[in-house]
Amino acid sequence: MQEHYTPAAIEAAAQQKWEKNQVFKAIEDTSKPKYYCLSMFPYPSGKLHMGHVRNYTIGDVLTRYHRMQGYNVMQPMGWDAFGLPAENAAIQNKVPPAKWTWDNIDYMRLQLKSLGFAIDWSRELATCSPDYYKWNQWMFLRMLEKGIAYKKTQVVNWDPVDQTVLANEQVIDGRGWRTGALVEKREIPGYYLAITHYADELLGDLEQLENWPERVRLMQANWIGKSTGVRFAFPHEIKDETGSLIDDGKLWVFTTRADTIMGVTFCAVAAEHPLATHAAQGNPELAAFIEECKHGSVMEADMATMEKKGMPTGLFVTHPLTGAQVPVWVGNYVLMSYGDGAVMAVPSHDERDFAFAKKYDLPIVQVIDVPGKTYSTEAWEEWYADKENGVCINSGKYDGMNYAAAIDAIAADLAAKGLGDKKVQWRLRDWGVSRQRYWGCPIPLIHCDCCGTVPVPDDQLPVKLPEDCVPDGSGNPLLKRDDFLNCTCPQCGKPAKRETDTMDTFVDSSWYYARYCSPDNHDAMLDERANYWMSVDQYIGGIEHAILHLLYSRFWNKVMRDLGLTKVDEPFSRLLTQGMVLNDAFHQKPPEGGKKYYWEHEVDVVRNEQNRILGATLKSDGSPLIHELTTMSKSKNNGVDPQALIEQYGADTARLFMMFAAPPEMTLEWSDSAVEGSFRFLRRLWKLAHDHISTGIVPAYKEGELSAELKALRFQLHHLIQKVADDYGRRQQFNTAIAAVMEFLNAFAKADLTSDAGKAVAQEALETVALVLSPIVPHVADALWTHLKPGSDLLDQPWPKVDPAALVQDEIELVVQVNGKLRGSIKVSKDAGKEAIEAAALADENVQKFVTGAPKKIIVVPGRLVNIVA
RNA sequence: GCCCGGGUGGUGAAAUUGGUAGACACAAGGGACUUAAAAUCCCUCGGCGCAAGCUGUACGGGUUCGAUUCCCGUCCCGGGCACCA
Repeated sequence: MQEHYTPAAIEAAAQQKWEKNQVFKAIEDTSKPKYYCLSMFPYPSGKLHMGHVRNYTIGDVLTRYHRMQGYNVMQPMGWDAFGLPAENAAIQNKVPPAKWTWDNIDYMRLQLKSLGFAIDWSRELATCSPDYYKWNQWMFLRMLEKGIAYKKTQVVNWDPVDQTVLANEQVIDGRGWRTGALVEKREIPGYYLAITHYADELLGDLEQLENWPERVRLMQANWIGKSTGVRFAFPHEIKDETGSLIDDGKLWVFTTRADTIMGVTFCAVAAEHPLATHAAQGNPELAAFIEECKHGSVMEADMATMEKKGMPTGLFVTHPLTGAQVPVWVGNYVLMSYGDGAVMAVPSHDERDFAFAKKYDLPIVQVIDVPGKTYSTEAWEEWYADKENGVCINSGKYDGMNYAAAIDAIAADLAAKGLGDKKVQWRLRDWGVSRQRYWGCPIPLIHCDCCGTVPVPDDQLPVKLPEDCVPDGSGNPLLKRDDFLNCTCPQCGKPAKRETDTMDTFVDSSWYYARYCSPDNHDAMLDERANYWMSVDQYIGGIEHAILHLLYSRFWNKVMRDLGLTKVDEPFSRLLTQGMVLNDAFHQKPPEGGKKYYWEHEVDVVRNEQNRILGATLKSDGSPLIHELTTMSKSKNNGVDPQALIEQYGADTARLFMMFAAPPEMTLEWSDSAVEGSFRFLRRLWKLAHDHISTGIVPAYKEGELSAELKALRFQLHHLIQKVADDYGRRQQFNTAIAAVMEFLNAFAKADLTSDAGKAVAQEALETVALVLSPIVPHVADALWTHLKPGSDLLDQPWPKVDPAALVQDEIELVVQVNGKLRGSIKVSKDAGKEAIEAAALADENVQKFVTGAPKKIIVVPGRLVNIVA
């Protein structure tokens, strides 16, 4: 064994051995419990960043730990390979997205391999491969047959200069990222998946996901947003130009506050609502306002923060209970895609309606009273929206009723008139999957002049995406590809055109976890092997996926289940949501639109005493920059590539450092200032092992008399095994496991281990440390093991066993408080009774200084402390 | 704006079920070894105080024998908001 720790050589040797022996290849084996550990697959953006290292190290620690615990483990890897960045790269470098993507995959695969993850690479998949996306298409057709996939109009961001649809990310301050042109909303046809059919189940099954973080379940439940309310209509006599009643003479709205119905003073409809369209005819001012509403962002965040504006239509509808005439306004904050595209407005008890009424001088009528509070129309007060304590006033026959009673009575009255009823409404909307983009999975449809839209027959799948296109930012290049576009209609055989829309990339990632089980099956999407491996026992990924990706995957899995493709109701049994790895990012907004990001080395930064960034300027010309602290990503030029770290210190140090920096779920601001310490720890471990081994290895301690010092060391060692197992398995918190090993090694280094018994304990300790640390630093652990136990392989070893005899303790230490303040500590026999403990505590010299007279009360917390209330 | 997290020394953090605040590290300072440097080892290290002790977990309140932990309010930072992935 060499004296010095040389990570490069050690890591190369271990990785070659693992590769040669195919040790991480997963084979179905019913004799063992299985453990399917999956980390979210990366987008192949070019290089790994520290967020990836964190994610995949967590997965690897859990995989290796469970392998040692006797599980048949599988940890696969693949590539979320379709998406916008490849098109952006194509625009910039004129390289086809396919080539760019495959090159990135090759490089990032090498990087992942250099980190030594226990991955079964034989299962690797890439979503841009026709072998994979064929099954996206196949599933889409099945969903079409079942009515889950359907067509309707969708609202998109339209760049009028580039004549192209923009992603939300490409709209900056309401302008196109390349052209700087004001973005318009445009309605175009698209395909949707009816995730709302599963809303009830998606919500209900959250309850069975008890090994998911509570925050994720909460976010999903809020997103699905089940609310019970009343859907009712304001009747009217408004007719269109053909003389027929618009919407059969009913303006439908939904409300969760039907108890405030007597306070309605106006209604607001979306700009696209038929009543708005009708009113705009012959009212140029209103037409202009509606046109203005149709511009601007489609994003919810923008909708919620923009200035609420409205304009009266001059139309009136009838209040269904009072018969009063209620004016109809167009509101820019009312969305046609939510519910019925119209809302009742009760300015007295809804904050947004209140602000709107004040702005446009509309009447405000109080209809809810909370005893002891005084209502005023001057300023909004939180309690105006109180559901708990209010009762109806100014509401005729409903006066005095509370929230629930009023809603029951009002819903019943509306139902009796045929004008409404209670209704459950969901916030969740169906999933629009059409993208007017090239680098994605083609939607397998054909448009025929005779037969209409015709599905591509199964035996003609996959519809392959041509891989040599180079997008230029002005629309989908497929539209110019006659070889792709032209086809024959499967029904009538006449010339027809292919659909050029591709699928949302969330489709790709909604089922990859299942495909890893049968990646080589060309005849079926999934097979029996999926029934062996599914569900995923442990899923690990960034908290940014808490809602969309995880919800879509849950939905897709349920559809697969209903098609008989899988048996599980939920795809991911246990979920660990990794905190984001943040880094500073600097950008400017150039006049031509968009955002331009700069690398930190291109920037001069001004910091305050707390090291917080106050401002930044560009080195080249001194112009000011906008600073953000945000997740590492290629597009923001703030990703830190682990390569330099690996080259300087080795993969084990990179892995150890990432795990030691913070617990997995916590957001982490990137800093490499403590990397050196992680490296030093491994070097120290190596040196301690070397010193022991150079005096000759011996059998590990089993039994026999030990000195008090060795006994104490063994107590700590076996406590460590328990502690680390608990941290890996139950708590999934690795920084504290590492700290415990460091603590043990500090004690180990101080102990006198020169006796025969000492050498045996040292052997036991070093073997144990190599084992418990191996999930985090597998290469150095493997090498140490080889020297400690020549001829055996660490990967064949089970998790070390705790020796109960080592954990026996006769005396325990208790802390003594007086009035909650620490005043001393006492040592008592481990089975001392309450009286004995109280007496010992009161006998303590320092404690006596603070206790004058008889104590009022003594609290004894077994095994922990005594608190004397004086 | 809405939903979900987070805020503890100079820094990353620990305190697992309401029970010793700051484990384990990084940085810094001091010392040993060395011709010197690197490496290594030892000591100090929240604030105030000579000490006893007092005080301290973003801020303001509350519950409790006891609160970093639970409750209410405020501020700041991050994630998500349906076409970034």
